[in-house]
Amino acid sequence: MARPFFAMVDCNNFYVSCERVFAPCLEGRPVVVLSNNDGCVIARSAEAKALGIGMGEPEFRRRSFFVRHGVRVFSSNYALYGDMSARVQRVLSRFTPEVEPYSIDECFLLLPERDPEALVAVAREIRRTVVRWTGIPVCVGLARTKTLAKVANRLAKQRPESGGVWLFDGRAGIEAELARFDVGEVWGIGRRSAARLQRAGVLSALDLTRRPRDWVRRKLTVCGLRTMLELRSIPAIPLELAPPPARSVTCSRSFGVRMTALPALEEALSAYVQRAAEKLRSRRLAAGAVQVFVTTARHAPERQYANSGTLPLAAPSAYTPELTDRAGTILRAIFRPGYRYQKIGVLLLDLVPADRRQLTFAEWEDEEVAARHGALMRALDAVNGRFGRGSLRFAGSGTGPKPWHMRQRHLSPRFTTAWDQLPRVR
DNA sequence: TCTGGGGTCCTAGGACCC
DNA sequence: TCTGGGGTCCTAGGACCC
Repeated sequence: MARPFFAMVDCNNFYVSCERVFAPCLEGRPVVVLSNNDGCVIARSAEAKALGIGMGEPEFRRRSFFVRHGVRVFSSNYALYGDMSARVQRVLSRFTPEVEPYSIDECFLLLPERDPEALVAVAREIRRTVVRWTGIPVCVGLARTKTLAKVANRLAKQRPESGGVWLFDGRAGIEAELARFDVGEVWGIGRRSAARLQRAGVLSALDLTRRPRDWVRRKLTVCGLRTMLELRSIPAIPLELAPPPARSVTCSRSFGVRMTALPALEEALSAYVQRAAEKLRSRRLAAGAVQVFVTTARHAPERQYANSGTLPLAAPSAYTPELTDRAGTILRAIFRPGYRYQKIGVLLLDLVPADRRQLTFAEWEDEEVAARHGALMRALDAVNGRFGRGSLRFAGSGTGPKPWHMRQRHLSPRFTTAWDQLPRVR
């Protein structure tokens, strides 16, 4: 029986590559992209890695280093990265209908069985096409399982002689590589599990494949067992063509400055609930419960406080005023004066399809109310879709300056999606 | 002064029921 | 002295991913 191959296509230094597409002068220079709020480094060009800049390093500690070494610094620009990601996916879907977008910069593809030379040729064609049509360089790992394809992708990136493509086929070759592959680098083995495995004498990915199933199951639960089977070339994680429906929607941010007063927190919370509710409606979902959390600054040498609360709704809803009302109630219950808050967030939980949601008694009794709520939200989303996010918003999120807004000191333009900023021609 | 945000899944343990 | 056992549901916390 023919056994297909998984291809893991991963964009190289994705966020940096996106910035470079629109600023080719950055080619060959050290470039980093920062997390939201310009907090820490989340993407590095090869030149930046060579300078010793680590993943997750706080920006403030490296600021003078960046200046000294001419490192170009960017704030995260998710409007740009999301659009570039969609372009890459569209190119990949020309090679096979079986594409699973796994993250903003990675896709799994399923390729039918064929001889190794032909597979590698397809992978090289994928690389050539993606970079020519989108400007984004990618590497391809090929193997019988997703987990091995991830390992192969890593090798494709690390070994210049691979030409950006690595194929895992044949037991001896796979085992030789797994013997040199740190178990903590395997997809699905995080820091905690890696430490426990190392204490038990499991250092390489190959070591893990040599342990009995029961032992792995006990140490790492069923997820770890699947990982181990996949390293043995036994498929245990299938390709997911249709993404499962979302189970929750979150919106949270760190503040640009610490906040102490309840009204300011309420303002920020209102803004995040509006954003979360927008996401909810764009996916045609309604929420059955609302959760709010607050935290103080983790790393600061001051009194810490973190708390959260959850409230169910009378019936699933995607109506912003109702969600805001519930969220505000939770915030007032968990707020404690005297702390310098760093972050607030809202989670919408117990999601159900909006068209099949249970009506509240009031809505059921008065269809007009439900219709008015729905029409208002559609109008709101339509205006913001046309004129840009936040063009029309609730007064609860504040009408004055917003000191809590996150910092984005190094933001590039939304080159591909900023239609709302262009002059309109009628 | 300054350290991201958004997800998923699994498990243990408690509450509750019969 | 001695006080069942098993099922289900829910939740919090942990672990993982990018």
